[in-house]
Amino acid sequence: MPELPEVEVLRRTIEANVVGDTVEAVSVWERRLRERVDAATLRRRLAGRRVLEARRRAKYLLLHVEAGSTLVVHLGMSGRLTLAPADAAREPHEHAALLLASGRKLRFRDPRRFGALFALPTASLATDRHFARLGVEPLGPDFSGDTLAAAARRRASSVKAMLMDATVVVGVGNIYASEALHRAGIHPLRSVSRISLERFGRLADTIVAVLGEAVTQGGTTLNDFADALGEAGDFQVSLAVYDREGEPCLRCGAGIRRLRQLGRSTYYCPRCQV
DNA sequence: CGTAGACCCTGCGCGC
DNA sequence: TGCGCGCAGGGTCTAC
Repeated sequence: MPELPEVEVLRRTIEANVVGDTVEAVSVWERRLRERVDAATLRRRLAGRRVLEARRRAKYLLLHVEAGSTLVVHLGMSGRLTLAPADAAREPHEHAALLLASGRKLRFRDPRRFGALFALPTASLATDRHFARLGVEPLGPDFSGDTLAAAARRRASSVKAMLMDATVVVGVGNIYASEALHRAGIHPLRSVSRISLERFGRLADTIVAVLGEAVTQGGTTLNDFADALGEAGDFQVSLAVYDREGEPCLRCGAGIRRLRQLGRSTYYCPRCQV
């Protein structure tokens, strides 16, 4: 479900609605997520502590709490993190919840269980194995065409595969990779060794623009994405190619095509992407 | 080393 | 209507 924009939208609603509240208790009903949930560590690091800030790294949501601990949430493909009254009945696939002093709970639901939920010392975030090898934040100050060009020198893959490689640039998933390449007019199968520095510059600018617009529009809700208050996003109506196989390209009218890369669908316009 | 593919899991929409 | 198939926003591990 979530790529960078969706996690960022979630982060903002968590920041506005949860920061300042205190975690009273942690409930865990299903430990079998992408990694086994360690309920004892979650309780030890979170219970009784106030939430200080909500941050994001790549597609991970980070809730810093008092006394130097951080809750890490990853939504995988189908995860949701939403607020509800503390006494609300457990929903299907609600695997865990944080009980808050305000009388609400922050519930974690994830039907496919590709998500992750763990807590660790805030000071060890940078060296933790989940984060140590992550690449550049595309909406941060260090991202540019040079980032992509430098990575391209070390590899011989297609440009779409490189955009989705989190050791190069984080947060760009299957939807936004297709969208950015379409807007930049670059064919998804093009080898990164045959893209000029100028073209990488335009591609980087396009990635920043697409992700930024998606954040502004509340993210993309294809099926089930929602922010912490349950609000759906609006960017799906702005998608130019994703999930539009056979429909006309909004720029040139040619039929949008789909192909398979790395086991994922890629959507592109065969006429205006070269 | 870099890369492509398999795999984890549940639910949904489609064609028959 | 019911059933089987393919597909789904991610990340990690393995075999080359």
